[in-house]
Amino acid sequence: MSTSSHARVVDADRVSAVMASLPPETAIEGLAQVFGLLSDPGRLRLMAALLEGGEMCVCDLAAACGQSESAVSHALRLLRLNRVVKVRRSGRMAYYRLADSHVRMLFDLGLTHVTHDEAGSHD
Amino acid sequence: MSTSSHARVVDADRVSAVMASLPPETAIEGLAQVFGLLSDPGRLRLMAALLEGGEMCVCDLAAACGQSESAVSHALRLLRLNRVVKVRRSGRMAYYRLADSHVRMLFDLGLTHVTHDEAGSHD
DNA sequence: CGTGCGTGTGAAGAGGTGCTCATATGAGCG
DNA sequence: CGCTCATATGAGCACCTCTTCACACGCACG
Repeated sequence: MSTSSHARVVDADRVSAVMASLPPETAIEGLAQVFGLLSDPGRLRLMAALLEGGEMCVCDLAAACGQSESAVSHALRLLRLNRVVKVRRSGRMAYYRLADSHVRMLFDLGLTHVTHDEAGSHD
Repeated sequence: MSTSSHARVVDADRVSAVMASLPPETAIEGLAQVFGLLSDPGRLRLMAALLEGGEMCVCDLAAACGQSESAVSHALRLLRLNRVVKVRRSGRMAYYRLADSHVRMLFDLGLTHVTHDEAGSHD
């Protein structure tokens, strides 16, 4: 097996064990995608608004979150495609709500972490 | 406060209530930053490895996660600056471990969401 | 039935993010 | 003591993301 250029490994057993225990790549990428959705302040504000407001239309969401209606529409599209929010149409209005409670749990858990420890800059 | 250009609002009361209930901007940005750290497959793999391996050096982490040592070092630096991981130095080795249990909770919660519902593409 | 309003979408540009390559630092080893 | 190994870091570059602008679409209302 060849020492490729420099395959430095200290604890080969642990490396093998860890490699075997890593979640499949699909799970990892799905996770990254979900957390990516939560990594934008604009989307976070929309979700926070929906957590509080229950069900809101695009224009109210935009007003409440201080964003343009276009930006909100784009953001909601992303969230919709990833099943984070659901739409209810009534006439020309579109009312959005959160699809499940996972978002609330992730939101609260993250918020706990953030408020508990500023996690700012440090070395 | 006047009607600015086109301040479309359907339910002004709800908008006000939601605006009042939104977390402060600092919390929102902190949240976004934390989730942003979790939104990269490479970092996610590192964290998964540390969840399993407990404490590992950079080169083993790189081998286990299939990334270059440089990339791992950069990633660990980010995680370190955000207090997600801690270092223990021994000679010229650097052993990393997770700083707290929040990561495990977020990881598992997200994983539940992902494996439960593929959250792929849909309209 | 045409016009206005709420919403959705595409293109394009600015900005951010993560990689690699090259090099620095510092500890151990011969 | 100089050399090498493990890690850290900086610069540069490719990629992705988010925002705005412009316009399309459908429904309601006159």
